[in-house]
Amino acid sequence: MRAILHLLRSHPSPISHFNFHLHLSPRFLSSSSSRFHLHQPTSEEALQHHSHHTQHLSTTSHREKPLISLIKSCSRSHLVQIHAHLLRTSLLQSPTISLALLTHIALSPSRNLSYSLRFFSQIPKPNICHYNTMIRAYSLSNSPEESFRFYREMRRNGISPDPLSSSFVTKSCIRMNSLLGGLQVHAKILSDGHQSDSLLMTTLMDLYSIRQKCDDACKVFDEMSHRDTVAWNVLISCYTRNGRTRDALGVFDTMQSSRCGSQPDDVTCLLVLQACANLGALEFGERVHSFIREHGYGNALNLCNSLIAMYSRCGCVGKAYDVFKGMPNKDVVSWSAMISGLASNGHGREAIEAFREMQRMGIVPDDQTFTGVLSACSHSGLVDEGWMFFNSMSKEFRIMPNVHHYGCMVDLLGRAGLLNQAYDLILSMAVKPDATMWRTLLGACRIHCHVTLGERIIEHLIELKAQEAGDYILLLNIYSSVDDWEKVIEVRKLMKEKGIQTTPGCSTVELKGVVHEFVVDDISHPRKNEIYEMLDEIGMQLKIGGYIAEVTSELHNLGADEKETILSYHSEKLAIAFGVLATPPGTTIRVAKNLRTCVDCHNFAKVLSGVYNREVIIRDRTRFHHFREGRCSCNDYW
DNA sequence: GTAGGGTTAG
Repeated sequence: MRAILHLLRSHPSPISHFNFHLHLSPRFLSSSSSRFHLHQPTSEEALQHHSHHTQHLSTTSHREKPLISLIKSCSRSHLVQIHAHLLRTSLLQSPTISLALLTHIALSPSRNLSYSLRFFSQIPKPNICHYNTMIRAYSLSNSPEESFRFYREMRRNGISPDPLSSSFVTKSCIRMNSLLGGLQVHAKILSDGHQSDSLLMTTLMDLYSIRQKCDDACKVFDEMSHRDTVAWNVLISCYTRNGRTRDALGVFDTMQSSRCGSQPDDVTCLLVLQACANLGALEFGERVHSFIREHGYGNALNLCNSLIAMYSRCGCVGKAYDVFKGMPNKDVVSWSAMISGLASNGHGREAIEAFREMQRMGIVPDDQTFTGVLSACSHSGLVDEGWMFFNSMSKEFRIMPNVHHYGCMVDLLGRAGLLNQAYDLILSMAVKPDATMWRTLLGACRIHCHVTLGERIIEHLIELKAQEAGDYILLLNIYSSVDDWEKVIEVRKLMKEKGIQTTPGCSTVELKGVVHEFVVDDISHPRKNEIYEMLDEIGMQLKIGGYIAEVTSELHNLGADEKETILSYHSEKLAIAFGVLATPPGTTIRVAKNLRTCVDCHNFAKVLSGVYNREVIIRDRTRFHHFREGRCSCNDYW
């Protein structure tokens, strides 16, 4: 590679020439870049070349190429040397060379923005590549808003942005969480006529998706002239993120149909598995699993990890374990997924055992592993173990507890009835407790009918301006459980005044890969008549089996009979009745509920599991309720 | 002509 040395010598600086060569020593060049083996020139040699070559500093591409290669491969400190050198020659006139240097300074792993800015200002006539490099560099930085400066400036200087310029500023908008900025960029994209660039439109979709403008994202998708797999994947991610989980599954089918030109890939599977996990759609998840095997993705670590999570969240911890067992290599994500899966399915002891096994295998736990371990303690009521892990995570593993860890502890202490300990723990936190934390404790107050603490927590939530319908519902539950109907009416009035909308409870049950959805008193299902008949029949059978309606679950101060009627059409019960109706005897009924399942539905499912000899699994917002042979497998309601 | 873009595990 003598040619490189020759090249460097051929563009010397009259002043810094010697210094330059001194720093680009052969040792550096052979160690930092094995491609170059230079010999160190003597000062005589250098001077000789200097005088010989200074007169022709032409920037023909065959002479630039090796220098560009050198720029790309050298370290930061040597870039500074090269920069100084270029400043003293006319080489900065060459857009190719200035771009190579700018790219290296602005986008390499050790990028330096203030240096990039300084260098950019020295480029005689920046072109679109220079501008795009700056826009991109800022879009990746901590001040993404700065990229707009260059986006505007290039226009002012008569350079029209290309689709990539817009793509980078769209990324900036995503990082800035700015929908308004995104709308402005979108308008520019249209006026620049770049709407046919599908990659750019995909970025824009993602922006709308993240800002919860699902319809706008879909509109962009619909208007795209060409949709590749990534575009479809972004659509799935958009649906999942914005609560249209069933539509996300629909996309997986559409992609496999002949009318769609794009086939699902590994990322599609990853996204669809998330959707299945959210919906508890086991059969669909199994279909995705088959697809993964058929397409040779079966050993992909990320897909296996997602499968573990999906099976766990569908209440099939056994299948999750099968995937886990079959993995040749397991990382911290695999172990954490398995630990959380065991924990949420009521196998607290096994989860803790898995945690110990993981450490024996030399896998270092991270913060999410501890979330799983602490939730194992919480779901199994292991208070002492919980404290032990909570204390050891910071002492032994140097992991500072985050809101999730505190949340698990509050849940653990709260469920165990140690409400004051839980309250004190929240107050002891270094960071201000968020609404979720208070909500967890409020849930515990509901379990233990603790009125005064419940009221205090509502005050905290009001202070955070974060009260949601669910919080008032919990408070109502607390009042109704102690028969304080005046307070119940008061809270209802308050909710009305504040215009608080309650989220409708919704239960889903999957049948042959199709997800059926029910709300309270639902009459939208095509088989509604059969379902209500079945529910009446079940009601009679369960009464014989010892089921008594738990009337405190209903909040209104009605007569007991009326309460019972309202209770009997809760969405969970409709979903379970449909399950009994539509599946062969003995089939497990799996229900996913978006809110908390009430005590009455819990008892209903428990008795049903015995009378009808059905395994019933209800997954609600906080946990699994697992029933078999008339018993609940984990600690009953709490 | 020059550099360069989108989705993504617990």
